[in-house]
Amino acid sequence: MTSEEKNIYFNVAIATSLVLFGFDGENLRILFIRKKNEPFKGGLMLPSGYVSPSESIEKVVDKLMEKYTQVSYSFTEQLKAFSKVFRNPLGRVINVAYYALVKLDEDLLTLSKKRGEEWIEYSQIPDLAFDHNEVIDYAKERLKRRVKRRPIGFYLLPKYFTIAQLQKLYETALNREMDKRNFRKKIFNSQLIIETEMVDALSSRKAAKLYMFDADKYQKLSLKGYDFLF
Amino acid sequence: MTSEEKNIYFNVAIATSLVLFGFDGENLRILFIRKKNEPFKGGLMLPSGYVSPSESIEKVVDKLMEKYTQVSYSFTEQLKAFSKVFRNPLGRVINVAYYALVKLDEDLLTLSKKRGEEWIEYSQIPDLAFDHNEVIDYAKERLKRRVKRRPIGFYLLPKYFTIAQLQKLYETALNREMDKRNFRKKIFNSQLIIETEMVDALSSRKAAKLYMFDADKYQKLSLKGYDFLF
DNA sequence: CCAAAAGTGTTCGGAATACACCCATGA
DNA sequence: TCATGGGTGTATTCCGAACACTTTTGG
Repeated sequence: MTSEEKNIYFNVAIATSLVLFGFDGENLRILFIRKKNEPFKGGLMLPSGYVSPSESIEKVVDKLMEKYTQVSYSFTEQLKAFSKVFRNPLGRVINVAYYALVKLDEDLLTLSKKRGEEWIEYSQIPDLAFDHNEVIDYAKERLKRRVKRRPIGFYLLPKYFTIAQLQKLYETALNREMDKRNFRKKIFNSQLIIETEMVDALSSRKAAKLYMFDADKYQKLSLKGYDFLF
Repeated sequence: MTSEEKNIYFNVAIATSLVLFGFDGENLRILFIRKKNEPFKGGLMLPSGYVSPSESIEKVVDKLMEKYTQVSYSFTEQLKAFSKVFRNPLGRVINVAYYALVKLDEDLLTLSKKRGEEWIEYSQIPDLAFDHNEVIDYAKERLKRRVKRRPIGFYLLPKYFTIAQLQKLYETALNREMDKRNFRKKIFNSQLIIETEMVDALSSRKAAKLYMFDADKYQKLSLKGYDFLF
C-alpha cells in the first residue's frame, strides 16, 4: 500500500455500542442514555464510545459495562459491524456493536435513575439516534436464538430465582406464552438447576421455592456438545 | 468531538474479507488467492480489499464477488468484525468479513485455476496470512447453523441436482453422515423441491432423477415464519 | 454376471404439546 | 372465605433414528 493509499484508507473511526439487557423480574429492558451533544443532542441512544486505534474494542465495551453497570463480569458478545456510509455526520464511523446481559437489581435501577439513564421495556423502544434501532432489532434476534440454545437466561436472573421468574423471562425473550407444567418438565430435565432450601415469601401468597443455576454441570455438559433447545 | 480527538480516532482502515464457499459435487471448498506483496507475500489468503471511507462495505464485497466468481447474484451475509489490534502491520485495520455461497461449476474452476487461485477443501485449510484462519472457523460455524435452518444449500448446487448430491452437501457442511432414507423423507417433507423429468445419466449406473428448488414455495413459507430444521 | 449407486417402509423411543385440578396463604 | 399464584401427571401426537433389501445398468 502506498502512502497515498494509506492517507485515503486510514481515515475511518471505530465506535462501539452496547445493547445492555436487564430483566426486572417482569420485563426485559434495555439501557439508554441521553445524548449530551450534537448531533442528535438530547436524543436517546445506546451507551457508546469511540475506539482509539491502539485499543481493543472489547476493552471499550468493558469500560462501558463498568461505567453503566458496575458489574465486573457478565455475558458479552459481538453482534456485528454496522457500517452504513451516512451513519455519522462527523465522518465514516464503523460501529461494532455488542450486547450484554446483566442482573437488573434495585441497586442498579437506582444508580441508573440517579444518572438520568433509562431502562426501557423490550417491546417499547422508541425512535433512537443514529441507526440504533437497527442495532437493537438485531440484538433482539440474537438474544432469541441464544436463549433457546444456551442457558444464558441465568445471567439475567438473580442468584436465587423462582421457576415462575425463569418462565417469565423465557416468555418475554421468545415472545410467546408457555405452559407451566411443560416448562417445568423441560427445565428440570435439563439438569441445570439446583433446588435450594429457600423460598420467596414476598412475591406471592404461597411462597415459591428458590432455585439456582448449576454452573459446574453446565461446564461439563458444554464440553460434550450439549444441546438445550426451547 | 474536538478536532484533536478527530485526529486520534479517524485513523483506522476498514477491510473486508470474503469466505467464498463452493461445492464441487463431492466436497465443500473455499476460495483462496496468493498474496502479491508484503506482508505475508506469497501466502494464501482470502479474497480481501480495503474499503474507502466513502464506500459501503457491501459494495466492496460485491466487487470481490464479481472479480472472483463473475456471478451477479448470490447469497451473501456479514460474519462479524475481526478487530484485533495487531491484525495488520500497516496500522489498525478492522476486517468486516463476509461469506457467500456460489455454484462451483467447471467454468468457474477453470477460470480460478487460470488465475492461480485455489479452491481448497473445507476440511484441509492450511495456515493462512493475517487472522484468516479465525475468520474461516467462524464462517464454518455460521454455515453449519444456516444450512440447518434455511435451504441455502440450494445456492451451492447447480440448478438441477440429485438427492445424493444434496445429501452429500449436507453431510459435508454438518460434518456427519446421514441415513439415505431418512434424508429423503425429510427433504421431501419440506415441500421445497420439485421433481423434474430429467435424469443424471452420467455419474452412476442407474440414472438418478434430477430435482430443482422451489423458490416460490420458499418465499411463501418464509413469510409465515417457516422452520426447516436439520 | 456383478459392482455400484438408486430407490423404497416400518418400527421404536423420546420429546413436544395439550390439558385441569388441588394447595397454601395473606388479605 | 376467597383471590392469587404455586405446584403437579397423563394421554396424544409428531419427529428423529435405526435398519435391509430390490432395482437398474455399465463394464
